[in-house]
Amino acid sequence: MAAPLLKLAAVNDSDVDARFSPRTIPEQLAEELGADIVAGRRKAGERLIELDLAQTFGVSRGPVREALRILERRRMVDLLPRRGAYVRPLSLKSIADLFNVRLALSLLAAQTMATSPVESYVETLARRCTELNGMVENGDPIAFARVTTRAVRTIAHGSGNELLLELSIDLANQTVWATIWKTPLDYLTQDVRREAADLMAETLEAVRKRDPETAVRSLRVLLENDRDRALAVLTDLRKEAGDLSAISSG
Amino acid sequence: MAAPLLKLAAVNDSDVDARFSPRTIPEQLAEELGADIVAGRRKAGERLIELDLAQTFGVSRGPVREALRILERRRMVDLLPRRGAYVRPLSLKSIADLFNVRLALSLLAAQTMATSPVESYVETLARRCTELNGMVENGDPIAFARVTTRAVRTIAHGSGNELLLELSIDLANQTVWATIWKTPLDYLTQDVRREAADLMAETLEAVRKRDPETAVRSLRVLLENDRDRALAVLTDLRKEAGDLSAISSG
DNA sequence: GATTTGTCAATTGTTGACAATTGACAGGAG
DNA sequence: CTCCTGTCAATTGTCAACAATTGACAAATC
Repeated sequence: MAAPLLKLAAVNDSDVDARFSPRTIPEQLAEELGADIVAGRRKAGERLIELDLAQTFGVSRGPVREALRILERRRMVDLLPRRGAYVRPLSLKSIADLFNVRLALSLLAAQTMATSPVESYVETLARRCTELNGMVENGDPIAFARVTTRAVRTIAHGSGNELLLELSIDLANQTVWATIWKTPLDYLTQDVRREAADLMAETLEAVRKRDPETAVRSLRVLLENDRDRALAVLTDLRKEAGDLSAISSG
Repeated sequence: MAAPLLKLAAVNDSDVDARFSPRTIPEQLAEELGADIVAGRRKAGERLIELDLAQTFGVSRGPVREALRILERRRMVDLLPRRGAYVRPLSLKSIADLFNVRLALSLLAAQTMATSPVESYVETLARRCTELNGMVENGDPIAFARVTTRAVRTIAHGSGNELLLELSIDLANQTVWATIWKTPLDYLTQDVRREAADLMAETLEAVRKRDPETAVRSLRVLLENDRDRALAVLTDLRKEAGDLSAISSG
């Protein structure tokens, strides 16, 4: 785990956090440490000692401290005053909880957007739908999942609710940290993609017609299906390998 | 604004954050500064300079820094890297957004709780309902609002969704910071209290009968009414006084 | 006159040292 | 043997000094 000083972590994947690249040192540290955690190089429940981390990353304890706060905010570490930082154990249940909260927020977004749609976001969503349709036949699952995530984020944007958007992005990132990274997406078969693309199109149509009920209903089916399938995969994975990165039994 | 060092801010109101009393210095600072902000002693958009704050509170910049992160997390300040901290302007719209997000989360909680209720939380909720009923006739609005908040929090507990609970508490605190503090609750007339108590009882009944649909429907009416009434009051207030603490026009 | 460049004070970012607290362990009392 | 108590190393909390960046203002250039 000997880390080269200031790796500048070129995590430019716009699905992770496109608001700004992680240019401050604490954010880079949080990025690194977070990656270590999801990759399983830091085990669930493990204590993180500030001085060790500082030496490992070649900085002093100040930035490390701030990085730990960032990771606390992202729910990846528990921070107990005077008693240290610990890698937060991620149970299957807490991942399910995460999906459910995101679902509720996304539905609120859809409802709001369909109540008073803003043209530019509707257009963007339409583009995403087109992309999705194009990926039904020949797209790879990863790209499809990415675009789906983007479409949902577009809806969050379209709600015009800043808080909702902020929370959605945070929670989507947490989901990435928690699951998608290195999780097989084989369940996104062509049939499943077809269904998802259709449901997203349905949502779009409902938004255009200012029909919040339908928009919510369509998106709900889409997201509930995705949630259930993703959780099923994770459950299976956990059954196979007792230790799966940071995912504990709980 | 000459603050006595370490005022130990005995904010023991369990509605604010009962998880643990603010015993670390950064949290006390965040408490103080937050109070200053909602009271209008720090104006919206005002820049907060670390050294000034440190001297004002009689500590060094380290704890001030952490306090600012805490307030950033609570959405009370904007933190721009290398460019300082600013009191976040709270527009009426952002307060409305806050209400809507809380509403969505509370409904998810109700749905989940009604799907698989846990006896102890159902009992607690029943107690809250009894309290509310007792306050219809002679209770004061503030106490009534407090108990309502607690009932909703009980539902969040009852969902068994840790993330949901955490977010709910955070956002409820933000609502307190943003609005309730010093906001007249005259709109909680006896009629309104009667209706609210009834709706809460209806929600409780639905939970007992494992009827998520009804639970969600009842709670939705209750919370939407409350939201609309609170926002109306805030709108009026802003009309009267151009500057109302930290609430800007936006 | 408008735009660019250089300088400077103010402020944030970072560091290393010091203080305070914690949890564990050893020793002694019941 | 169990429980309590005092000591101690490990670790977190805090501080004050130093380094780096920013934004503003002035001077120079076109």
